[in-house]
Amino acid sequence: MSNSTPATIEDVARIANVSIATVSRAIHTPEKVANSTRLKVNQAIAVTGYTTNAMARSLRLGRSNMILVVAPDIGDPNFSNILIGLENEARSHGYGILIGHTQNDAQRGLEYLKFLNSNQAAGLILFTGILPFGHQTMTARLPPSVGVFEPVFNGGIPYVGVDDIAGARKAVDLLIAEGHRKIAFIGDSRTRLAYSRRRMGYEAGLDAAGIGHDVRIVLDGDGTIESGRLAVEQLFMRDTLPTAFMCVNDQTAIGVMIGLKTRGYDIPEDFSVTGFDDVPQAVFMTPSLTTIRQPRTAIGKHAMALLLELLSDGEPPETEILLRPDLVVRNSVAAPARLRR
Amino acid sequence: MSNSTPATIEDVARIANVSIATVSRAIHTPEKVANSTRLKVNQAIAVTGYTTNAMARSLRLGRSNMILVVAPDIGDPNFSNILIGLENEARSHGYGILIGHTQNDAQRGLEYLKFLNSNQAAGLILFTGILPFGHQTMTARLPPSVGVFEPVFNGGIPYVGVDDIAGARKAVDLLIAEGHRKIAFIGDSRTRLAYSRRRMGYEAGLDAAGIGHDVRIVLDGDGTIESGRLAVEQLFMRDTLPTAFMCVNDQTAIGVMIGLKTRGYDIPEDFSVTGFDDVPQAVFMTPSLTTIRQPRTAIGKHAMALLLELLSDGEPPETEILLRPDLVVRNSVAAPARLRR
DNA sequence: CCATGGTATGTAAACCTTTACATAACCTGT
DNA sequence: ACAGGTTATGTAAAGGTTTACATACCATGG
Repeated sequence: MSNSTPATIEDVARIANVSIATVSRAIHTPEKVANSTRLKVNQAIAVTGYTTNAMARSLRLGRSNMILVVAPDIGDPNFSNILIGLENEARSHGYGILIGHTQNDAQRGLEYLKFLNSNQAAGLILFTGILPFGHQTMTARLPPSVGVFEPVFNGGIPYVGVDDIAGARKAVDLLIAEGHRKIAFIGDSRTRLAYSRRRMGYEAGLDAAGIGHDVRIVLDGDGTIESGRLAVEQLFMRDTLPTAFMCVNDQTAIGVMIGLKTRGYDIPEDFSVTGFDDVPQAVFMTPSLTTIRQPRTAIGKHAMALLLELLSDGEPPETEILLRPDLVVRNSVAAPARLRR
Repeated sequence: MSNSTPATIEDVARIANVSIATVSRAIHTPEKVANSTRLKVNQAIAVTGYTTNAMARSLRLGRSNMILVVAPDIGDPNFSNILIGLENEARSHGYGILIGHTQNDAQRGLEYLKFLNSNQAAGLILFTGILPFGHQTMTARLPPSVGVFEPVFNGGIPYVGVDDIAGARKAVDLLIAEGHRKIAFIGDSRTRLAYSRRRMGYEAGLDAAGIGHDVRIVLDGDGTIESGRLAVEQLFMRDTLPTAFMCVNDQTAIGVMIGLKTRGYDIPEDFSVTGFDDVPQAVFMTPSLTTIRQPRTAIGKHAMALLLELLSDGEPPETEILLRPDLVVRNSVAAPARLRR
């Protein structure tokens, strides 16, 4: 039963009194084997506790049953739920997931490239907006890949994420409906596709309401708490204050709220703030943060499904899958002060 | 250069004009090969871009270079930072990490057991307090394993985590120093070793201060937000109110704070609250939560180092590594109301 | 100059699968 | 009764590596 070395296909074959080929077929293409034989084999498998050796199988097949997931930062609060979606979907198709994080270090990226080259992963899920393989990115021969959470810059890689434009539009529409006209956009970025799309949604909303764009209240940022805090400082120093802060993500919004509170202002009495992502702590902020929810588990699920499709078909059925973002109304938005008088 | 199929050891051997055995040796035991030869081989490797096929290597060696990390819930805010520590340490020793989550589903656990049996992982890191393999747990032949974050119940598995007793002691000592005498302990559990250890720290602190134990203010819980909220309700219904709530973890503390706020109380004016873990949102609560910090990255690093040691030596050098917990003082603790009058 | 031993390399088996090809048995229709 | 086809099974090669064992060479000491 529980021998020291695991049973091989040969053990099963001997007990079932068939050849190893038949055992292999009974497992992977059962319809090609007689009922009676299949029964014998199954019994032998039960007796021996046989599990096929994944190494040998992968070696023979020339591809592994692992998917590599590369993220710049595993600690990102958005990461874990997407990971759950990825994992569930992968597992139910017999794949396992392997995780790697780069910390935006090209050296680290190269290690993963080696990893891929040594056939250890059949596919790649990228959390990073750019390929993390440094200067070798261009020449790299990548396995089927899917970007997730953030579109991948250097083209060709299918992407599954939220509809950033539509999401941003919902946020800005809410602010406009509350009566805001001077709405700042915090966290613009030329290098992060998701962020520039959110800005597009912001501007579309402004346009639809006939509000002119004011570039003085569009501030750059990198999506960190610190960048949000900094933006507030800049706005106060330049004395170009909006009545509402629409932030490119929740982290930025948190930074903005901290900056505002530090200066003694009340949210949403004095200023309204919106985020994007709905990270776990959004609900615990004071006030709780009105934001756009990313359907994270669904994103993971769809991305993995798409990747697995690529692995079998070879042809990408669609290049972008955009999921519907939901507006989550909490307590960080109110009418601007002047309207409440 | 960038051919369609990856270079094999044979390609390298041909170009370097040596046998494949020599190539293998040049890579893994360079001291056994002449300088001149090693040079030739290295050049050939550079030319071909060869990477050793991990599948073939693992098959031959009979063990993989992957470590399986099993957690009940990847979404746990404690998870990601430990994961970072694990990943860094593993990577730097040529191992990759594979993640799996069980959602406390025995079926799922069994799949991972199969996984281990098929030789896909050389070692196991367990985030769960109990072996997640259902009734097969007893007979299961596990690879070298290390428990992390929470001691593993059914013995024999080394554990790396924070010193729960010492940590809890720091929290209770703080409360006592502030003048509290009626300190509730929320989240006691017979099935979670970490939690019962925290209770031991709590009681030790009480003892040291000469305060009697009052079991009416020790409440069970499972570490969820909901369990914290529920505990508050119970206490109010039974009318056995403490002046401070010492919670078994931050999630519970969050629940307690919600429960208290819902009833209109102010923290820390009316009641003090402490947590344990220092999850990311602890700092964003209102008031920010005084808690005990888990050195998460360090835990991950030590756990993986220990596991790798097991893999090479075979003998566990120590059965528990307890890291020093730090008290993080924020704003959820104050002197009890009666003292402030 | 030879025996001895050390060092560097090569040969070939083994790790466990999957699958193309070969074989054998059986059935069908004439 | 037999050609031809279908179905079930077996044989053996291949996938890329590591390593025990064999071999060849060279140096050393007598």
